[in-house]
Amino acid sequence: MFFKKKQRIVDKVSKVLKLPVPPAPEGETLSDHAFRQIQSAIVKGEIPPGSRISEPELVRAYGISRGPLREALHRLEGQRLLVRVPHAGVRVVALSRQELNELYQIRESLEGMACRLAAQNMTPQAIGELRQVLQAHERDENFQAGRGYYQQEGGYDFHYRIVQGSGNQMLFRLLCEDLYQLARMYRIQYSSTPNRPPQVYAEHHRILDAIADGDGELAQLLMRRHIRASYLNIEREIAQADLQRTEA
Amino acid sequence: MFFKKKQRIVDKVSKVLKLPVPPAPEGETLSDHAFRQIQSAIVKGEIPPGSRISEPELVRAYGISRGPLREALHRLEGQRLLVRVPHAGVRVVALSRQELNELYQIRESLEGMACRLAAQNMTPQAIGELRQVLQAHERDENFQAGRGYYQQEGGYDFHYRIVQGSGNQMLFRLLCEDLYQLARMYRIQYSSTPNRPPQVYAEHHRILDAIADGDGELAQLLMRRHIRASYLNIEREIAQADLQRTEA
DNA sequence: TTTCTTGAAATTGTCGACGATATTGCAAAA
DNA sequence: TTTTGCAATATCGTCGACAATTTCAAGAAA
Repeated sequence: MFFKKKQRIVDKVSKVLKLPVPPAPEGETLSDHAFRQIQSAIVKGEIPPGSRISEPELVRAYGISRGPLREALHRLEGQRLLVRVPHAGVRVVALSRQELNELYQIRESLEGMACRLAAQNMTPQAIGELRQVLQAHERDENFQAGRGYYQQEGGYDFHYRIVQGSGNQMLFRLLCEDLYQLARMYRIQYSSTPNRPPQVYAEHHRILDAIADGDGELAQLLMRRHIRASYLNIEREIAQADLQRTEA
Repeated sequence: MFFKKKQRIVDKVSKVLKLPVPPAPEGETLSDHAFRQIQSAIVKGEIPPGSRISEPELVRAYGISRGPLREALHRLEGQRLLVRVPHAGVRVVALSRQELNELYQIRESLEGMACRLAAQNMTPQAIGELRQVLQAHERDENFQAGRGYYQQEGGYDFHYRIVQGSGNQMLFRLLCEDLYQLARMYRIQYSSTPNRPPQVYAEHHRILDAIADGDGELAQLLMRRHIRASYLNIEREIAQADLQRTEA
């Protein structure tokens, strides 16, 4: 409502960045808006990992000035989604296979703990709701086809719910707001058919059973195996993709 | 070297913030410099938790303009050391006792894993060096007196070394560059005599023994107990301080 | 042809100024 | 005396311009 907004060349850049139209913020700071938009674009792979971020280009894309944009960029840098080289620009983090492994090791440990805590902290009602979420997933053809799994923001995600049920707020922020984004980046970057639909449902149900029984130790063990299996699945796909790439 | 630096009222504010003299950056971005300075000030408790950060004041204190300062502030916000309310300013995170508990739960899990990994990844040489670090600590009168424990930046810290020895780079960044800072904030905020010197040395040595033996499971167990004991110690001190405060 | 030098263009870092919002202090009414 | 309304002030969000550095390409030298 203030400051003449110049959306002059937006169409041109939306072609470059495939950002259909950055919707207008409302009551939100321009810096905050840019932060969320760019974060989303990075996580979804619209801005490829390792690529250089051009300030002028984003300025044109979002129709804001460099001030708020740079603030958003610095915030992303603090979240380790961007890496900055002084006087040389910022790049999207490039994730190596080694780091993917490290990330899943961390998830294994942390989500295992989350499960153990959830088993002693989740209310019967929360458990019931989560079971319904699982069943809804199984009926959803998007999930059956494997697509649309990552698009969903947390809340309808099994892992989100578990971590939330642990009652550890700091753990929730750490996992769901920081680490998951990296994991999603990876999955979207590497695997087209994310994760073996049929099997995961069974694993999810077994984990939830253990939680419902109040058996924290078992829930923790099952979750760790579940994440490990998920990692092996992705690792296998990556290896396969690498192989095809070197053949060609 | 460029831009007329105005250190006009620095003395006045250095009295306010107890920042003796922010040393001059060299080859470093003003934004980066401010970022590190403020981060350090927050972690060391020079800027009290929960307190409001005044942009104009910091501008005067560091003699820079609001541009780079705000960038630094946003970066800190990305690291969750600051919380921003739009149009109302930023505040230093206020840490509740509940969050302290949560933080130590996370450390227990993560550092336990670090120990397990360190037991299978640390070289005999690295183990030898760490043992020497421990012995140096025991001879240092600063450590004996309990003071100076947090002042040290990583590298001479037992936990740092262990995490480093785990070989998991992402875990290192997560623990040593993010979570430890929160923990340090707490310790400095609450406890004057940090942690029970005599006992910790014994615990550290036992953990290192287990690592040297390649017994990852034992190392993990001992580390978890060690961190738990550390938490209980701090929690006890806080409760005591709270009691005295309510009495007065 | 290849490599080194150099200078121009593009990009990043920094600043001061202005409009918008929140906070504070003061006066008036209950 | 306490509370409510309003104006003045301090502070935040945003922008455009300038300085400094890096990058890239063209030309000269080997």
